[in-house]
Amino acid sequence: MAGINTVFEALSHPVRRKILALLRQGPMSAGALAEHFAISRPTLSVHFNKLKEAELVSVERQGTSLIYHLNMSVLEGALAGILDLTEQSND
Amino acid sequence: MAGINTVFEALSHPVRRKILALLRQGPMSAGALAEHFAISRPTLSVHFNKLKEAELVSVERQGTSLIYHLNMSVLEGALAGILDLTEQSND
DNA sequence: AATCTAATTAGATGGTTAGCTAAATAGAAA
DNA sequence: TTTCTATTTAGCTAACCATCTAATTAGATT
Repeated sequence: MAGINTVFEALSHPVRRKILALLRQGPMSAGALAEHFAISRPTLSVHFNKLKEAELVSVERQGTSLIYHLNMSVLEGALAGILDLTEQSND
Repeated sequence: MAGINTVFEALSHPVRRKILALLRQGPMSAGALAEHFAISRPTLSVHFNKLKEAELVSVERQGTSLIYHLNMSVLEGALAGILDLTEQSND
């Protein structure tokens, strides 16, 4: 399991948050995602990797394409992490 | 206003998230906060600064002490930012 | 005004990140 | 099996981040 640190670290870059926002509407290939960015594919690929390490996305091969999927449950974990900071607790 | 990038960047470091968690229970001086960490005060001070830049905290002087306050509304903004990534939208 | 306390800013260093181009891999198609 | 397409990995560089110690600032106390 990936650890909250890795997840927040992954969320800290705007390109990576945009990738997640795009994947929210459904799985997409690396190439299809790349069309939404002005940066090189290798650079984007490194961002994919950080999202994978954080388990915010998963990958599935389809022929020559790699299809990325959003992993909602880990994103919800991050949500809970912030929620923890806003809620008063008694311990 | 601080921008969502600055906020997520500020949230990406575990020390800074712990600072916020401590402030959740009420305002605290820099020194009181420092007792909860094993890192040097100057380093901690840099972390305070990033939280201030993100407007996640505000500061008020009380004699020689600087008292840090959690700014809940900005934290809620971050919450909304992640929520945006989880919710299906039609636009 | 000299000194003490609380905290910051300055300056230096080691490690990490984001970006690039070029090279390599994996699968599909000719 | 050669070639094409999609994507990644490798290798590099410039910029940035976290940390430290030393010096400075701000206010309180004597």
